[in-house]
Amino acid sequence: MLEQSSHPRSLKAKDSVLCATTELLMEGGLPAATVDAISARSGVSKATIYKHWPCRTAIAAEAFGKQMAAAIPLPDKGNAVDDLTEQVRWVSAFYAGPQGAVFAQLLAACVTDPAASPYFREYFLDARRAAITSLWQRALDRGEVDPAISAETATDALFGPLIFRLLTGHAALTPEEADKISSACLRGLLAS
Amino acid sequence: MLEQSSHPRSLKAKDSVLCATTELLMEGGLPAATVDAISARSGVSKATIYKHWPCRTAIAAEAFGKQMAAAIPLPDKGNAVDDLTEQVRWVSAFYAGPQGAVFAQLLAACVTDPAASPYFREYFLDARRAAITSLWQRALDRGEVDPAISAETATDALFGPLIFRLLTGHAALTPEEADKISSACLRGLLAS
Amino acid sequence: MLEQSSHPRSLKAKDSVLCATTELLMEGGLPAATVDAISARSGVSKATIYKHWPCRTAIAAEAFGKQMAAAIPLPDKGNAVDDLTEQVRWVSAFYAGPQGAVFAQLLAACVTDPAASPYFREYFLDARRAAITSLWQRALDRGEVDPAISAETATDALFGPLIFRLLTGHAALTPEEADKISSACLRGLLAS
Amino acid sequence: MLEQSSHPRSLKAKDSVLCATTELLMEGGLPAATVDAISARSGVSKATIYKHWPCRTAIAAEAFGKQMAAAIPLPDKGNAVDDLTEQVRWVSAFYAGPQGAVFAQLLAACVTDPAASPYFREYFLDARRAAITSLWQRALDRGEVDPAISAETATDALFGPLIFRLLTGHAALTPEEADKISSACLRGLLAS
DNA sequence: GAGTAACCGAGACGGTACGTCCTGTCTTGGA
DNA sequence: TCCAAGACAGGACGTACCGTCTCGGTTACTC
Repeated sequence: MLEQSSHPRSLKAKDSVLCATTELLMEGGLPAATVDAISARSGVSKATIYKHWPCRTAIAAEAFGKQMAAAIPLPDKGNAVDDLTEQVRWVSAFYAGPQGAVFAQLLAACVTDPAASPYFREYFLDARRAAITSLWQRALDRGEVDPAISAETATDALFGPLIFRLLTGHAALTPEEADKISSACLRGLLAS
Repeated sequence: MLEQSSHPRSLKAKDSVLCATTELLMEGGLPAATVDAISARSGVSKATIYKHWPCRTAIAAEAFGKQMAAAIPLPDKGNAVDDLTEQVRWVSAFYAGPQGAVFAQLLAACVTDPAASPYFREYFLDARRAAITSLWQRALDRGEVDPAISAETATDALFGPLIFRLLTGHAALTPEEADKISSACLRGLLAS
Repeated sequence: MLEQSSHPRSLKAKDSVLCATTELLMEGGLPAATVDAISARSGVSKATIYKHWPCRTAIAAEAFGKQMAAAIPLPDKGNAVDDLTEQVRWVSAFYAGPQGAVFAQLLAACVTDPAASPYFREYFLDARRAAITSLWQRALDRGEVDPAISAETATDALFGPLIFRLLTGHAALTPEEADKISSACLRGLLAS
Repeated sequence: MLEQSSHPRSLKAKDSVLCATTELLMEGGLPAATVDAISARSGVSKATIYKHWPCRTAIAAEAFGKQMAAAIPLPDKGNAVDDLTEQVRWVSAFYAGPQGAVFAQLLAACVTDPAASPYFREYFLDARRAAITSLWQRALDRGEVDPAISAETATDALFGPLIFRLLTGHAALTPEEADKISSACLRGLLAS
């Protein structure tokens, strides 16, 4: 009761909106999450919606990101190679699944809708990046990975290829492909 | 892939459209390349435009792709590391430049507009992929790279991270960053 | 028939549209009353226009009908023959004038555009028919006309020929011709 | 052989066009008789079609008029009242039938398409008017009708009301209604 | 019987209007 | 005071049809 907003209705409205948006995203992807549709399903008026978010992509990013937050677990198999390989496998499976399409749509929409980018980053990328950073730090502590490479760079190296494939659809995101990518990145492309 | 009509007018119309689209893309990015705007500037009617392309994104992909085709040269520095590093540097510079934004918009639009994907692939990705494949083959012949890794996978590994950054904007695409990525991928993420 | 919206803006928009449409009809007839043109001149968006009317012909019918409502007066010369003759003369003069062409275009358009028919009837024909019915009743009361003939039939008999001529243009609509028609209808075609 | 065009192909083309147009009119009314549709079905190119007719309405008028030419017989019941009543009944039945709608569409289209009017008059109205003129002359000879009224005026008086109803749809065109109109016109509207 | 000219099918094209859709702002009246 | 309800301007979409034009092959007259 203490920490809630002075206007509890705001909170209820936000929740309704996010909930309705999630449903719409599940049913028809980002194109279905029209502001009008969100308003109609949530019972929250458009004016109120635009008081809380700058554009519809932002709503979708927050709604989808919050829901996905716990979807991908942090593995701990005892060594960096297995952990990172596992993580790449998880993420690629997520991308390949039905929600991968929504993720791609959101990512794409943020290019057009700059106002939504912070939301996408906050509710989506940051969580993932934090997870990897944690994995990476563990691996660093164990001396398993190259200390000259930042977690940032490692994240890009491991997940960039997956996102590339997801967006262009030039190749499938099967577990085998995911393994090829993670092993290539981990061991390096050069001949030893 | 494109059928050449028996009527030479077709060719003139297509050229006008592509030319106008390129101009519009330069001036205002993908959002400016409205079908109406393309029609108005090219003098080609909308009906005709829609006879040649399935949607506006396809036009933009073809126009932009054709123009970019020769923009990125194939380096030949005598060894794989330098060649691939150079290529990554070129591509990231391109992405970081003004046309990188248009590229990102196109890539994003293809997610929404599946009909445009083939055009984007044909006029954009394939050229790049072919270039890398050629570099990769040269490196393979010299025994400089891991023969267990396909050119496909290598391409994803090297350019996926750049595209990831371009789209999410979570980090700059400076030459230094590009070098970090290429070196990380080339040498591998693991400690040696 | 028209629901008045709780939002007064609706009324303003409708007024603007009808006003702009009337102007366009005067300037270039029905072909000039494009939905785009109406939208541009009235400052009302196409979407809003299509919320109020089913098709452009309906707008034109309402606009033109409302304006014409009071254009033709109800004569009262003391006897049926003079009243009806006068009315036919008025109407034929109206048809022969510049607005007759618009009337014909509207009537014709309603054939193609069934959705517009109710509008044309409500805002155009009904007013005329009511006027004749009133005249006819007066004449009936005075015993001047055949009580076996309904006002409906009389209206058709008196104005049908004018409309026939207006549409096919097979003969002029001069006052003399109007008199010939009204006298023929009134006295009957048969020899006495 | 002597009087045929120097290029018999023209004749075949005209025939094909008229035939195809008639079919289309039967199937979907005037809206279905698109120039493209006529061209496709007849196998005659659009360029050739436009060599023979000024606009599509003209084609439809000629096609439909030729086909309808003999559809309405000239009655001869021995006296004017019966002949004219019968004729009005026939015509109203025709208007009320499926082809009446096409007739109305054609009549309406000629308002918009002035170039088609001569075709409509030649292939449609003239035949009807000639029939009535012949009936009227016979009645005049027998002294059955008012010699001060021209066949022209009589035609307008008798058929104008039917066309008025056909176009506006404000009342049905049942045989009973047709009889009411013809008797009203024939006997006059005034009380005797 | 070959040459030549008119003609024709096929259909691409510019133009114009259509009616739909969605966004983000703004207004109103009720809670 | 705050909000749902939803009207609204703006602007792009993709479609349809018109009447014109261009092309290359065919036909039917001419020599």
